[in-house]
Amino acid sequence: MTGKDKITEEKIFEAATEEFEQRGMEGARMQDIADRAGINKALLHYYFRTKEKLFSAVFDKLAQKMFKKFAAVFEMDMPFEAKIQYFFSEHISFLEKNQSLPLFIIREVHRNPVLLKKFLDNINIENIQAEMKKNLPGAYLTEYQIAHIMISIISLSVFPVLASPILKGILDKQGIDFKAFLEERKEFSPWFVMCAINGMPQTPFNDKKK
Amino acid sequence: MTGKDKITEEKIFEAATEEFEQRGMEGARMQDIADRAGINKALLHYYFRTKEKLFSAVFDKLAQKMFKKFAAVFEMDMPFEAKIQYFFSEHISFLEKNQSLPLFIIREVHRNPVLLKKFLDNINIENIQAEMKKNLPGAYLTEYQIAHIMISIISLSVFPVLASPILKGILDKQGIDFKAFLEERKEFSPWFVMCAINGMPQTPFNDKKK
DNA sequence: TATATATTTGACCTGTTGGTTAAACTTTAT
DNA sequence: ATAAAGTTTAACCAACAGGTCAAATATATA
Repeated sequence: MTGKDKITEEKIFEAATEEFEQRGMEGARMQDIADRAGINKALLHYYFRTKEKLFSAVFDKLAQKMFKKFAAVFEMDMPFEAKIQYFFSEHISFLEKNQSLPLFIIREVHRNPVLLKKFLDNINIENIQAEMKKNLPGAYLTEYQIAHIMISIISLSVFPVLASPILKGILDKQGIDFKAFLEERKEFSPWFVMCAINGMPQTPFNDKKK
Repeated sequence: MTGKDKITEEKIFEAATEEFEQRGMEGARMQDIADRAGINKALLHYYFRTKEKLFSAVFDKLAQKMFKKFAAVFEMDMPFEAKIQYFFSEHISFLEKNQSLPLFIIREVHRNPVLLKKFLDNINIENIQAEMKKNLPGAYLTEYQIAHIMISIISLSVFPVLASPILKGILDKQGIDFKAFLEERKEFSPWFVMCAINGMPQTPFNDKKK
């Protein structure tokens, strides 16, 4: 029966996603995935022949989930500042709900660089970059500078979640709640970025390499 | 003989450091560590009884290595802007030479949160924070804002290396060399931060939570 | 109902990995 | 020289993890 089939396969896929996302390919256990899905290990292998194949399916889905967020926001029709604000607000909310996703992606690509190619095609940088260039207020910017700004934006948004196991500990020492901190970050980050960019026409950063 | 003893132990420790740093606790293989050190697996267990113990020793050393860099720079006697410049220059150089160190720390703390406590004592935040507050030009800043600024600085410096497996791929598409990019980053980041901070007296970021 | 097909399971197999052990070999001290 | 201590090795062990298989169960179809 195809109906029951679908349900089982979905249960497995969900369970595998949780397990892999949290423990990574090397930490994940097929038995644990079976347990989470409430089934037997042999059945797991019946649906996804090998751990590698199951992982691959999960990785594809999660990689797409991660990078879909980036492009979507930047292709919207808004003034630049609003776009930046919207990006941080959306993206940090997204990361709040997927706290181990960034670490998962980076860890797995580090382990097996072949995975990189899988989604490098999916992400259209030229597009985002062009959009960015068009929208940026003020000065003329080199490709390098745009790259730096974009990576800075992503750094500011992703890093706190990536390093959350450590950050939580540090913030705790200062009596700051991590969740509240992330909430504030949605306002702080765009402001930080806009201030920096507005200071740009003075071009204190010289692009020597180009 | 204590001399030979030391040499073997050091060889093992070095080999283990490389292996663990690159592959993590779960990915590392005792046999591979023995191979790297040019010895036999039994000898490995003779010096460090278990994988856990060996890992623990390596983790301690690497965690210290990572966090020593932070404090050192910020305790120097310099004008604030110079300090920021010096920090990025020093820190990015350091990360260039230890590209898998940040991922190692984060990955392992994520896997086993108990490791966090190990070095959370070693890192004196109050001190750095006080130093920061004293040095910051212009406006009055809340604890929250200082925390945000500090974490932003760290994000800008660490993230590009943390995500380097992915960044390399993206930059490659644009014909940008990663090494050159990091070199530029030493100038870009402090400029970015200073621009942002100088825009602060306008306080467009309101600290609601406090 | 009976038969073919798809689904699920318990038991088993095999390779890998961390870890042990007893014996051999070095080095040091008497 | 030789006994004691430290060092190194080859061979082995047990646990675990991924993966298989034949039998059992459920489901659909004639």
